[in-house]
Amino acid sequence: MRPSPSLRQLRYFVAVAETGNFRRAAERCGVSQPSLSLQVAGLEEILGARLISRGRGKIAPTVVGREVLTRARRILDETNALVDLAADIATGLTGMVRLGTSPALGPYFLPGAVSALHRAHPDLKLYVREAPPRRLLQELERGEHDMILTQLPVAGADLQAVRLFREPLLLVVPVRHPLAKREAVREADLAGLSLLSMGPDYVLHEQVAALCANVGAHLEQAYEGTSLDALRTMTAMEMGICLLPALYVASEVARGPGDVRAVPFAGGRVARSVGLVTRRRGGNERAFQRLTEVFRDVARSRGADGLRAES
Amino acid sequence: MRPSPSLRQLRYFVAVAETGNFRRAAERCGVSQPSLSLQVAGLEEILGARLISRGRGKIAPTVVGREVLTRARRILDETNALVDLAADIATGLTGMVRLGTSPALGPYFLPGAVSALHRAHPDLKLYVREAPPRRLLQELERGEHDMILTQLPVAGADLQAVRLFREPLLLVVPVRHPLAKREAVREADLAGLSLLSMGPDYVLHEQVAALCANVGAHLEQAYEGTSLDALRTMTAMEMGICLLPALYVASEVARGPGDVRAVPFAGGRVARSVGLVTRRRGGNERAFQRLTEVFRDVARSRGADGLRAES
DNA sequence: AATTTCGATTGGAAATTCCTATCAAATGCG
DNA sequence: CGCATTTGATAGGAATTTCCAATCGAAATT
Repeated sequence: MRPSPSLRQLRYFVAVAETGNFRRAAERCGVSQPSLSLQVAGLEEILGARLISRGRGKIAPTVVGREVLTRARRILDETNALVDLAADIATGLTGMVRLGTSPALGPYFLPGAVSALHRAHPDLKLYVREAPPRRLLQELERGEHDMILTQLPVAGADLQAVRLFREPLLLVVPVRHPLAKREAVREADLAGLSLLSMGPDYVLHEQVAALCANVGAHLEQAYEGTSLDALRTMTAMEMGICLLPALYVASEVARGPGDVRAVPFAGGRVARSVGLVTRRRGGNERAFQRLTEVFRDVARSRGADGLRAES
Repeated sequence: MRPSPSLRQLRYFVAVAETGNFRRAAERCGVSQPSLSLQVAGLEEILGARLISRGRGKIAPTVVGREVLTRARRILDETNALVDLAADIATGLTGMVRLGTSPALGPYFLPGAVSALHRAHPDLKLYVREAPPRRLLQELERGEHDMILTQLPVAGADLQAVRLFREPLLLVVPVRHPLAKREAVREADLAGLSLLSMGPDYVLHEQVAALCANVGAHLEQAYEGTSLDALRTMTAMEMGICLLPALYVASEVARGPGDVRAVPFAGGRVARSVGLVTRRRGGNERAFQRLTEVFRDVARSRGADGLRAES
């Protein structure tokens, strides 16, 4: 099994082939001529072929040498490009980021966010994958995502989270429901009512459960939504009422069949926090910063939907 | 100015990224885990970016790491291919050979020879350039050709020559010349006649000059041919008679306008030697051997033209 | 003939890469 | 829960690689 050539050997050989002179090649490479001579000889030994035809005043690459020269140049160029590329990616301006996101969030926020990101950093690519938030966290910890967009809070000592924005939750009731006529509701108005919720894999579930316990509403356990659309449909069928995020309401209820009504809470105090999460020491800090900045900008531009961006 | 990564570092990094475990990567590379760990850390230092996100049971490439991984693999593959390629070329089975040839020889021998060479070694490419034999030799010594096809003998301590074949020279006279009716001539028949020759850049010139001196013929100095065609034309115009090589005669006289006749010498003792020449220690020995073998085979197949191949 | 230039060789120094041993932290198992 | 195992990093010393200056022999130049 032959040893592999080193980049150093390739560099020295290319310099000899290009200058046609060992002494000048050595100067160019910043080493002494004997060192360079020995490295080129070592390369010839490894490859089992004479690469340079030597004679006084008659230095030239051989047949083998010329082919090796072409390839060596390519390898060296690619290595230089690798160094340049790493520097670019490390600034967070290029590369591919694997973003995990919750289906209760991603589809309603990311379309605008992705195009804004592309405008700001055209060489930064996003690979987006959805999973319920509990699974998202596990996958992040396992290295399957570089970062995730999800509702806060998240638990994990090894995780780093930043808040992007607060998003109001709206009460969604059937159109014939008594609360449908209200311009706004208060938490206390939920007392004694039956609330539908997402499954326990969602932070939203916990938030709704806590609210029910707090105001004396009933959290419906027999039926759980597997998506926000499912919740909306069950509400329209008068199986209960539910809380839906503002972005979803703006996207799917405002333009829906009109069988439900979304009523905001007075003061907008019922809201969820949405953030970006990554692993500490995950090596993606720059990209994380870039996404944070862009996503906060996007949230800022969605003030009309009730989003309150973190500054 | 940053140092350049080494292939060793790239290899170790790829092994970590592929195995997802430093210990197993080290085993794969045949070094101890701390050595491997330090090299990967060194690579991260050089590139200025974290390539591997480390956590217990949570090893994964970062955004940067994934791009670097793709490129590192390519660089390593190309380096392996370089080693394989050098081995192939060194066997003389592939690569490009720069062949210099005399215009008084190449056009009449090489068409058949090149196709035979291509059949025997499809990956071996020939780059053919013509120059008068004196210039050919200088260019060979200067490394502008890898080898040359030319008439022997050649002088040069740094050169290595093999004879491919002996090629008879035929007397070419105008059709109305007294010797035109002969089936064969002897050297002594040239006594007192005026012979045309190529210029002094050609070995053929020296051979004809020596023959004239030997048999008492007159070497015409006022006119010299710049090509074999020019010699034939001057002979047709009765400016003298000349000696032309058998391959040329077979190619251009037998099928020409019939204004000259080619008469062989009895016993075929007037002949030129044709050989292949390269620089000693030029590094092209294998390719040189390959061409020698193939060209001798081709010469063997041209026995009807009077060629006597070297065995 | 004397001097300069070139690539190779030699001996020793410096730098790089390696090893073993060990540590600290996390995980797995009984 | 306590102990054993596993993992990647750290430290000290050894081995290997790469370097340097000096020198050599041969060729080219003056």
